[in-house]
Formats: sequence, C-alpha cells, structure tokens
Amino acid sequence: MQEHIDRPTLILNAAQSLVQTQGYNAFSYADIAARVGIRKASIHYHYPSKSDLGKALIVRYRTRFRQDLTLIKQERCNAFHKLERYVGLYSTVLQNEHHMCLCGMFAAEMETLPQAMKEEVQGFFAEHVAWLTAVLEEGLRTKTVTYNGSAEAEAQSLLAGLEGAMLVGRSYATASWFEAAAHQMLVRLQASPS
Amino acid sequence: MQEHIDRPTLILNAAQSLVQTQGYNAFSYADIAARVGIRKASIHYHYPSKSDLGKALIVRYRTRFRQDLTLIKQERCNAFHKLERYVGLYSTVLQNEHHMCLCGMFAAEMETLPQAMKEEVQGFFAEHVAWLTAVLEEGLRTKTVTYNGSAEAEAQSLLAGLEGAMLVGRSYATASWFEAAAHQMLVRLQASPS
DNA sequence: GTCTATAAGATGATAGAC
DNA sequence: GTCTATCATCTTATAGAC
Repeated sequence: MQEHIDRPTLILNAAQSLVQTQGYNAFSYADIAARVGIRKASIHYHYPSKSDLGKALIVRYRTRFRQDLTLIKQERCNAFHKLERYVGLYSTVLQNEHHMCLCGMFAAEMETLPQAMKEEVQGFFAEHVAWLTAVLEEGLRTKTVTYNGSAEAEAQSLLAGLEGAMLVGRSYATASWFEAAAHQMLVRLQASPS
Repeated sequence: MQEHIDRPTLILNAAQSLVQTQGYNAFSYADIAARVGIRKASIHYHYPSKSDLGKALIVRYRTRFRQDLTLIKQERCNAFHKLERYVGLYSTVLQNEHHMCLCGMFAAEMETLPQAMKEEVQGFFAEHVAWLTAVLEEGLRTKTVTYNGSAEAEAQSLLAGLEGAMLVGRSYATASWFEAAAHQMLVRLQASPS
C-alpha cells in the first residue's frame, strides 16, 4: 500500500519538518539529504537555491491551509463550531512532532528571509485574518459567537493567541500548555444560549 | 554625558539586538564584532562559547523583566491597570526597532538550543504565568478584571496572545497590528463598573 | 536525475604575540 | 584584554561524469 512519492515532494516534506522544528536558518541541505537518503547536489537539481525551496514550502503550506479553510467554511455548522475546527487545525500541527506553524516560524526569522518569502508569509496571515473576520462576523449575526470591538481586531487577537500558544507551548514538553490556552480562547468566544 | 559602558555589556547589547531581530542561529560573532567595533577573538575572551553568550543574554533579560514585574506589582493601582502596564512592557520591546521578545525568539529556536538555555527560557515563561495568575486572581477579587475559567489558563492565554501578536505583528511593517490585537485582549479583560 | 568532486566563503573556536 | 593568524568544519552552490 506504500504510495510512490516523487522526489520533490519528499524533499519538501523533509524540509518542512526541519523548518517547523528548528527554523529556516538552522537546517542545511545536508540535513535534508540525510533524511531523504539522497545527495546534496540532487536537492539543488530540484530546488536550485535555498530560497527557491523556502518559497515552495510556503506556497504549498498556504495552498493546503486554504483548502482546509474552504472546507470548514462549507461545512453545515455554526460559526462557533467553525472556530473550534480552526483551532483544531493548529492543534493537529502541534501534535505532529511538536511542529510550530510553518509561517509562525518564518515570522520569527522574517528579517533574514528573501523578499519573495516575506511576501508569502504576510499573505498567509492576511488570508487567515480575513477568513477569521468573516466567520466572527457571521457568528455575531447568528448569535453563536460573542466578542466586543471589531471582528478584525478579534481575528487578529485570536490568530495571535494561537500562534503564541504554539510558540510558548512548544518550549515545554507538555502538550497541555497549548490546549489550556486555546480552550480558554474558545470558551471566551462562545455565546451563552439565551 | 556619555557613560562608560564596559565591553561585556556592549557585547551583550549587540547580541541581544541581533537575537531579537534575526534569531540565535542567524547571527555570528562576526556580526557582533562589526557592531561593537572589536575583533571576534575579543568576544571569545568574554564569552568563550556562543552558548555562554546565549545563557548570559537570557539571565540578564530575565533579571530586568523581573525588576519590571516587581515594580508593577508594588504600584498603587488596581489589577487591571497592572495588566495594562504589563502589556505596555511588550509594546515597548516591539517599538524598539521591531524587536521580538528575546525569549519568544528563543522559544521558536528551542530545539536547537543547548540545555542550559532551554531551562532559562522555560523559567522565563513559568515566571510570567505565575505573575499574571496572581494579578488575574487579585483582579477577580477586587472586581477590576473579568474572565471565566482558571486564572492560570487565562494567564497562559494572555501571555500566548502577547507573544503571538509580537510574532505576527513584526512580520508586517505596520506597528498597529500588535496594538490592535493587544488592545482587544485588554478590553476583554476589563470589568465593567457596576 | 543522481552522483562525485570541488569551489568560495562563513562559522565557532583556539594559540600565541603584544 | 585585544590583537593577528590559523584551524577544522560546515554552508550554499556549481561543474561535469554517468
């Protein structure tokens, strides 16, 4: 049942895992080569420079996340449940070998990244804030979500909370740190049934 | 009026700024040497290995932050205002050349750090959660702060929100990203006068 | 497409003169 | 304490054989 996975994908998989655990500046082509079982030169054939690889990493990550967001949006469930599902996406990332959000990690290293990568990272966050803002507005209308102030500010606050909870929670061995903080954010947003 | 600042301090200052903007793995002794105007070997005299330097960085950062927390705690103001002051500390760090929280940056790179540094980073966060938990409990008693659930979970959530708001906000050029998210967190915690 | 070989430069770190 | 000089190793990247 073992699927054939092409080289470029295997390289991206290894690279993504390395970025999410150690950061973009902390891994080398040698690390990927060791994990995939090929030579460094072969990686350069598929991704000539490290920034090409980095760019491809974010593009794929954004595409996958965009699909998840679209799926959640289409689900027949209320806005609060959509937020729960959204938080679940982050929980899943973290539970997978204590991975940090790829773009959260890139955000930390932002100043050292080539321009093409910076723009992708900014696009990721802008996209998520826009998605969250829409869901929060829907939640207010349908009275399944509660908050004060603008939906956009609340979206920024929630996104910040989740990225920060991954960041800090990852520095501890216990997985519960993230879960406690994230649960607190969700409960706060839940409208009490009237 | 120019004070004499000793070499070890000048080295720490340069190193701290480099970590807060680029990360621990992205700067080298050569970068510090260029900024301070000395040679690489001189840095090794004061801090033999990079991990010695890293450790000294966190110890100083924790000490300074601890002094700030003690000062805020002693102020004659209500618990909500203490939280405002706490948020102000992060705002100040970020406004200083878009610096990320030193320990937030280290948290991202956690897996690549030597054990001695890891423990310092964990200690930093544990200390802040403990301080926030106490203030949040006081706020609930004195009715200046409002939240549901345990004070500790709320403390984790706030700390995560602030670290995350710095992380994401820093990836944009605009300073307002952090301010909007942080303001949202504060307003949410403020008890309405009865 | 993948390999070996190699380049050119950066990295953390040390020895020893001053 | 700071310097020059040097080290071994690692880094991204390329040339060319297979």
